[in-house]
Amino acid sequence: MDVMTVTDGRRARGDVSRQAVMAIAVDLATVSGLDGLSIGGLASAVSMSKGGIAGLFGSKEELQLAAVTSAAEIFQRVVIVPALTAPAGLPRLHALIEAWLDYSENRVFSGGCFFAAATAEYRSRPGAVRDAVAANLRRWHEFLAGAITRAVTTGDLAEGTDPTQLAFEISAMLDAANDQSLLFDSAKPYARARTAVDALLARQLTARAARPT
Amino acid sequence: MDVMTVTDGRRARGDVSRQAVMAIAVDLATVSGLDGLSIGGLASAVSMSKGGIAGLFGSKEELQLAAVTSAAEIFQRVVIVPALTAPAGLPRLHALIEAWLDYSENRVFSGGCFFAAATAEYRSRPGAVRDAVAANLRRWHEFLAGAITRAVTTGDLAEGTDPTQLAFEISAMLDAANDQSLLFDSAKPYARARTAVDALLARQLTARAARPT
DNA sequence: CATCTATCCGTACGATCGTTCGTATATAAT
DNA sequence: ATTATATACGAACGATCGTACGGATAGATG
Repeated sequence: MDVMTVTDGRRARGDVSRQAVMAIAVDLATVSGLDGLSIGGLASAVSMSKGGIAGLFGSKEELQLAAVTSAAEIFQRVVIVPALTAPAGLPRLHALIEAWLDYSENRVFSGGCFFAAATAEYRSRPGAVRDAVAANLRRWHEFLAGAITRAVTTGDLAEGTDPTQLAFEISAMLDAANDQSLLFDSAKPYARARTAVDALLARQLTARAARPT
Repeated sequence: MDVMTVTDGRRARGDVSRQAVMAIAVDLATVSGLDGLSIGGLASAVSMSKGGIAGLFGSKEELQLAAVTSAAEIFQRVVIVPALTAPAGLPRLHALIEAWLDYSENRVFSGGCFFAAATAEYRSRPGAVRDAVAANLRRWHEFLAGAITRAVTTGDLAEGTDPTQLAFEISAMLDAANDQSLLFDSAKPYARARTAVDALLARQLTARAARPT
């Protein structure tokens, strides 16, 4: 079933190509921007013809949207999935934050977090790309807030905790670390973000949760 | 003295033109980016010829650098100077934060904070523009940390306060508010940032400073 | 007066942009 | 075997990019 693409050699070949192109395109986009990402430049970067790439994606906007989707998949694989191995509650919240910081610091993308770059580029411009970026960002914020809510129900964080507010504050620290580490070419912002997040969480800790690690 | 431009009608005319162009260019750059800012587009936006603008600034990079300088002047006038009317210490720190949030929320630039946009665009690309943006950002962070240090010496904030760390945390909240309010077209992030900053400062408040508003 | 300089305009250049088209090739479907 | 579909290529298109040049005008300088 799936999409019935079980055995179509043509589409299979195309999917391999699209994936290969995307691996380069997504990384390039974090440096030169999704708009600065040109079909011609991308073509020479992957040793293909301009027309080949144009036909593979249809239009530049579809290429950009494909890049957003591809980045979301990578984010899911590198940040979300690994963090889910930690037990629900504070440990998982911690794992999520640490996975994000590693994702940024290890330069999974040359230009740091893909969505931080894409957000800054499209937040003031209407269009399908902006909508796609915003939807992914919102999903991330909601996931983070969900992890916080879970940490409250497990009794790790205090009852009065506002998940949305705390999620805002944590992601603010993560984004700031990403921003400044790139701009100043320094690892210190990550240390500052970790310090800040620890303080934020310490403020909401239950007596029970304050004991272990 | 100054630059000896006291009475040169030619340069005076040029300065007026440059200033008029910059008023549009800086705002445009916060939306389309400093790189997306084209000489041709800027020319038609200010009803001038392409060659006129090119000659007025020399090259595109010099135009971008002029935009950074112009934005820094506006930032100084809109954020720094007004905040300096407040008495040194916690009141001035509060005024500084509030001035920044107003500067962002009132859309002094259509695309929000100029330096937030420019930072995201150039943080991964070497060059003179990146250096200029980084220098201004660093100056802002140091100024903010200086205001915090002052609030410690006045006895408003606790002795143990780390000015650099607190400045990192505060500016993270400001940037996050700017980012999200633009992306989600909402004023809520500003409220969240104010709540977050209040909590950050409350953590460092002296008993003496906790009394007055 | 003449000479130099600083705006501005109009035009043109080469490069690159996104897109379209014709063609070749391989696979699927009938 | 015939027809249809999906990659890929190469070439060409109109548009726009940054830059350069010549000329016109206004002001500064000798």
